[in-house]
Amino acid sequence: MFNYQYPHPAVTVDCVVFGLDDAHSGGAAQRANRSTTAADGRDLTVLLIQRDLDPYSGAWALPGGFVKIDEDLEAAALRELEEETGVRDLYLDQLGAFGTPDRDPRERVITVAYLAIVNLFDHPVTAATDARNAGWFPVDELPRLAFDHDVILAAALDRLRATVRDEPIVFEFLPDKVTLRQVQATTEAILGEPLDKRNFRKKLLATGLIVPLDEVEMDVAHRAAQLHRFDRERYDALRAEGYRWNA
Amino acid sequence: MFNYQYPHPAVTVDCVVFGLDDAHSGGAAQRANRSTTAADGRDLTVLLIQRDLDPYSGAWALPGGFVKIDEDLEAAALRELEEETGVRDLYLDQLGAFGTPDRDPRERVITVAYLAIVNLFDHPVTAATDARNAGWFPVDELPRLAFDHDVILAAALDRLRATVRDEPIVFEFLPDKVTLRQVQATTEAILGEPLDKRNFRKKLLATGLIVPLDEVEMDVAHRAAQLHRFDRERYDALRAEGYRWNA
DNA sequence: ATATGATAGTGTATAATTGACACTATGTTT
DNA sequence: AAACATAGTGTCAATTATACACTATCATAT
Repeated sequence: MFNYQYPHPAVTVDCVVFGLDDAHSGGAAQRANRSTTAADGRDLTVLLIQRDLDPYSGAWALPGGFVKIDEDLEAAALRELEEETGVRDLYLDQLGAFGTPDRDPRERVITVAYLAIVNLFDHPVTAATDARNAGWFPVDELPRLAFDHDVILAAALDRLRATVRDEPIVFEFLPDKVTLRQVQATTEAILGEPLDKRNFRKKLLATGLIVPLDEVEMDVAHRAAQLHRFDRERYDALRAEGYRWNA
Repeated sequence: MFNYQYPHPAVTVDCVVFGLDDAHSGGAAQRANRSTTAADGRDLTVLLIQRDLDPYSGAWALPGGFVKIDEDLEAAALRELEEETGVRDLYLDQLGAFGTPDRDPRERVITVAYLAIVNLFDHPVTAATDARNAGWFPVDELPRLAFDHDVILAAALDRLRATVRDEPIVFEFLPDKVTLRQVQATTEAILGEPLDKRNFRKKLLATGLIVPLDEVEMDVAHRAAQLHRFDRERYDALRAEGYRWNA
């Protein structure tokens, strides 16, 4: 038992984990018929977990949990993510605190939400998540969510769309070696709108931050595309001097 | 006494209140020699309160306090601001949660920070604040701050500078009737850099959102400038259709 | 071998936006 | 009447954004 002179709210972290997933894959997640996006056959998806406890037992929810009393907020988000999904290396950015008094029927709970991005090419999360009744849902085919998680998710999507325009955040979704088509398709999947191929490539290459490699993609049933690498070191250096990405 | 099965952190709100203040004015705030900015004789300032209790007794801190157990976060921020400074109508935007485990030596305290802007032309806060040992400090002449408030303040300043470029947030600092000079000077004070007069005016007027009135400014020792009004209704309408401010 | 399908890769012309730059006008104060 | 302080105004060059369509290459199917 822990006592306080004044009532204290509980504090949790919740993560909106975005990924680029193909047609299906989420463990128990039953999926509606796919409305193919322009996104290279991959959708912008969110990782959800099916609750097995009340309240909202059976409903889908954002992965998250209570912050330990001596734990940093970001550390709590990373821990919960690893516990619930096995995900490790990922992009993590704080979205904000959500604290409407009645958002949890049990007690006052203030949650700090994080926006996370996982690279599903290098780290297939599916295996780890299948165990725990988790699933990837395309952002335009979401199930009903527990608590106020729909509001948090909407805020995360807004933030992701805003961020993709002024930070090279697309690469968080992709492997180290990428084709320009993948970059474009991913950007389109995030924004939900098509982009002009020639203009997109021109602008991307003009930054000098995406460098061609001596390699082409493999195992494709068509002409193989050149592979490129995003020069993060150089970007970080430029950024420190005031350079701003703009896509 | 309030008991919980698991330990709960305390939750507070803290406000970074920005204003546009002239040379001096803060109650007990002793000010260094002014390095005049380009900002029309007014500086971008932050409202701070001198603590009278430990920890950090005597140090300057952001206004803020504990969130009541059934109180919305934003409501708590507004309440604390009114209690401590008498400020009412203001712009308020959540900055994020700050929760490093040892940021408060007493117990685990997670704070939700807000960025606020007060219009010191219409609501002179000075009177109310003088009573409580508060003061306005120019952002480049800050005293040492309690807790991690320096970090929060730096984040707020970053956010303010980013926001001023893509939302018409300058007008939150200003009276309803403004001169173009005031708008420019305020923008410069926020960004901390000078802007080209003709280009600034051209761009501002080109939006069609700042409309000239049949009035000129008064009591100035030089040619009086035309007064203008920011058309917020029209902006909100355009914004809903995808329009983006850009300064 | 040949045809088909799928994506790679490339350039130009026009419009819109940004940025640099300096003088005259009007009112107040001395 | 002179000095001052700020208002108010336009052009040109450079950059950036946009619209737009065809040939090249590779794998696969016939």
